Amino acid sequence: MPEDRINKVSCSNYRCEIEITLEIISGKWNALILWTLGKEGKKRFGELKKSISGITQKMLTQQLKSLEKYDIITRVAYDVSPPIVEYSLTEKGLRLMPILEEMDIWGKEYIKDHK
Amino acid sequence: MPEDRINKVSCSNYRCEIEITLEIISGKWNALILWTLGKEGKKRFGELKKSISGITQKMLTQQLKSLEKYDIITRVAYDVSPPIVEYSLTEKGLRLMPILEEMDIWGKEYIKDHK
DNA sequence: CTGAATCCCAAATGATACTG
DNA sequence: CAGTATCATTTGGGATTCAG
Repeated sequence: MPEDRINKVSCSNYRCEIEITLEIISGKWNALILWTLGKEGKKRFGELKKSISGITQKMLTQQLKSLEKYDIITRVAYDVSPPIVEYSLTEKGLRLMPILEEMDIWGKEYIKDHK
Repeated sequence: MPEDRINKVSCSNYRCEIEITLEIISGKWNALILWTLGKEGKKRFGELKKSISGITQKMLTQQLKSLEKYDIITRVAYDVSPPIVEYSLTEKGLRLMPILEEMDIWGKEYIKDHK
C-alpha cells in the first residue's frame, strides 16, 4: 500500500479534485439518475426505475444511497402505506448539471465524428 | 474482454451520450493522465509515470492505450535506443479539458462546503 | 411500494518479474 | 526506457429472495 492512495472524500486525501467529482458521478447508473432528476425534476423511486431502462432495484437503491450520502440528492419518505419516497437534486446536485450538459454535448460530437 | 478493452463506442448503444464521455474519462487514472497532459503538454512515458504518483507501469500503459484508441491522445515513438515515446492530447482530447476544468472547480467547492 | 440481504460472476486494478 | 506477461486481489454489478 504505497503512500497517498486514498480516494475517499471524507479523508480529503486525493490527487486532484476532479477525482472527487468523478467518484460521485461515475458508477454505472449515477450519471443517468442525475440526468433524469435534472431534466424531469422530483421523482418517486418507482418512477425513476421506470425512467431508467434496465436498472435493477438493487442498483437503483444502492446508487441513490450513495448520491444521498454525497449530498447530491435529497430523499423524502412519506410514512404511509404503501410507502412513498421522492428523490430530487440538492443545490450541489443542480450545480453538477452544467457539467453533465457539456459531457452530453461532447459525447454527441464524438459520435458524430466517428461515423 | 478484460484489461485490453476494445473500443466499445463503435458497437454499443448508449442510453445517453454522457456515458460515452464518462466511459472515456473514468477509470482510475484516465482523468489524471488527461489533466496532466492538458496542463503540462506533451510528455514522455517516464515523465508521466513520475508526474502521476502511485500509478504502476501496467496501469499507465493500459490506460494510455485506451485513450489512444479513443483518439483522445496521440502516441509518437522514436525508434532509438533507449526508446523515446511521447504522448499528447489530440483535438478531441483538448476539447475535453473545459469539462475537466469544471469538474475541478466543482470538486474544490464541494470540498470547501464539506469542511 | 420501497428496499434490505445473499450469492455469484465479470471486470478493474495491483504486485511482480521479464524484455527488446 | 517503455513496455509485456502472469497471477492475485478487490470491486462492481446482476439475479434472486425476503420484508415492513
